[in-house]
Amino acid sequence: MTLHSHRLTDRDNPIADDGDEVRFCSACAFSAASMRAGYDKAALRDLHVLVEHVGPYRAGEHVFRAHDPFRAIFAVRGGTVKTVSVDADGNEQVLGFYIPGEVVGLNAIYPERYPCDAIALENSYFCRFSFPAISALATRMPGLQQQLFKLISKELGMATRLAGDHGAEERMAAFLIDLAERYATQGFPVRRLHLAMSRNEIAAHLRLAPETVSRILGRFRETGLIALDVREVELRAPDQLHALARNVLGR
Amino acid sequence: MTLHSHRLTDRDNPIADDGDEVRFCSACAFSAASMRAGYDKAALRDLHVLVEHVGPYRAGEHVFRAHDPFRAIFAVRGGTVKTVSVDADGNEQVLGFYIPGEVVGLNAIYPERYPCDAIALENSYFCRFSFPAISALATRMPGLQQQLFKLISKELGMATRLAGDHGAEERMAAFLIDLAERYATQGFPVRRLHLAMSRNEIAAHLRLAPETVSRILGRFRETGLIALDVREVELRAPDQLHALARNVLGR
DNA sequence: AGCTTTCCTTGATCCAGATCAACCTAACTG
DNA sequence: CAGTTAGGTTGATCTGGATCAAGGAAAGCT
Repeated sequence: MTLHSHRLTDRDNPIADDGDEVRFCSACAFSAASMRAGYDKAALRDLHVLVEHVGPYRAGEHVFRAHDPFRAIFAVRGGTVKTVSVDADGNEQVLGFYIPGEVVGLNAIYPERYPCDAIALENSYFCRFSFPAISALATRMPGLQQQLFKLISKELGMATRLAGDHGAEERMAAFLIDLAERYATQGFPVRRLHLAMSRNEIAAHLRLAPETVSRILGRFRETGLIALDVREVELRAPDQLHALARNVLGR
Repeated sequence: MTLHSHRLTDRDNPIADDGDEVRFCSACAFSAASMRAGYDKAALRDLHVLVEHVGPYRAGEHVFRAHDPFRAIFAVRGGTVKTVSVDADGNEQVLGFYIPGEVVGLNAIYPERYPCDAIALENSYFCRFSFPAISALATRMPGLQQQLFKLISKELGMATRLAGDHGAEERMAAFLIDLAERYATQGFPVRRLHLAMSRNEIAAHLRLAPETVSRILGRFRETGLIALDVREVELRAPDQLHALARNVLGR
């Protein structure tokens, strides 16, 4: 196995340590939207005034907890978070994994409480946006409003795909492709990815047993679809993976 | 079997034939929000000018189709719709069922195309809202913006519950309880419900085989949880059903 | 009315993936 | 650095729900 990719560290990370105040959140979903919509510096400043940098959270620390009153959404600036819902019997369901540039907490708008825990998988940093404040601002910035709609709707699409009926291999392939593509949009290499989450967590996300996750990854490795060194993955045959994931991803 | 409930017809339906222009959409998610927020008649008029009544659609007719460009969302005024996504192999997944007062099409915001078909299950009527128009209006009506956020977020919650890992009985119980509660908020009897959808459609929603749906309903009947006459259901032991559904619904 | 079709139910068998079990590996601890 | 623990892999067995198969009701059509 030739795969000894040194994983991307905070040092390499194109997002985590951008110290410039104005460009600080350039990777963040909101400023990107604002820029696209052609807002002036003043509008951007409103956003920046509103934002609150939080972190670092260490691996295992809660960003928010289920049943906490909903006050803010969090844009991941660096690191990785999972959202988890634990039912009465203690079964853990991982609702999602969030990487830099993505936004956590949108599922709390309707219930007005967080319906899940958000837990850092590694050292993580966030931009915290008071939700009342950002939605008030959205009233004056149609582009921001639109962006918020899109973010929630996108999340809805993800949840829907996850709800689909599909074989374990299909779901696993879709998981890898989706994650790789999301990293790619954030400027990471397309065919390489580091899994910040354990097999257990992947399993709890895809409603599989951890053994099944392990076996399927093993099979993918043996059939040359991927190279694998525990948590380092290289997509060797993205097209075949895509073909497997086709029915899940809907393209 | 003592269950010969004459089902609610259009005539009985508290929503379908409310002819008064101003109160017309009183059941609809948007005017309700506007009222709550204390908007004046003028704001309500803006909403009413914007709305377009469409229908009837007969059972089996498309309200919109997958891949159509996204232009509008639809509030159900009367009848029932399902949203369905058909994958490359022809497998049908029912994403949701929508009853009067609910809104269809919100999952199209992000992709900017409808990601599914919407098909009437019976004679159905809608209020059609141009999405650009309603979001422009939302800019001037924070309460409406908030309502839109909530609607999408609520939908997200539904999709998430559907994505959960749960036994067939739990999911079936949750389906019945959820549907009954949704009807209840629209002024229908709490313990009675008419299933507008076939066993096949329930199965395609809950990722079960239709045979399993049939068997589980049969079991619920035999254990006295429900009374059942094909599509007429009476919840005989809502508490026990709730207990079964607990882990799915999260309460 | 009969005929057709679609939907629903019930029984028998099968299988994808869960569970149980054993062991391996790497990282953390004192 | 031995000892401990958490995470990962791999094999053997079990099972919930799918699939296959065969009839029964309703509902629409001629």
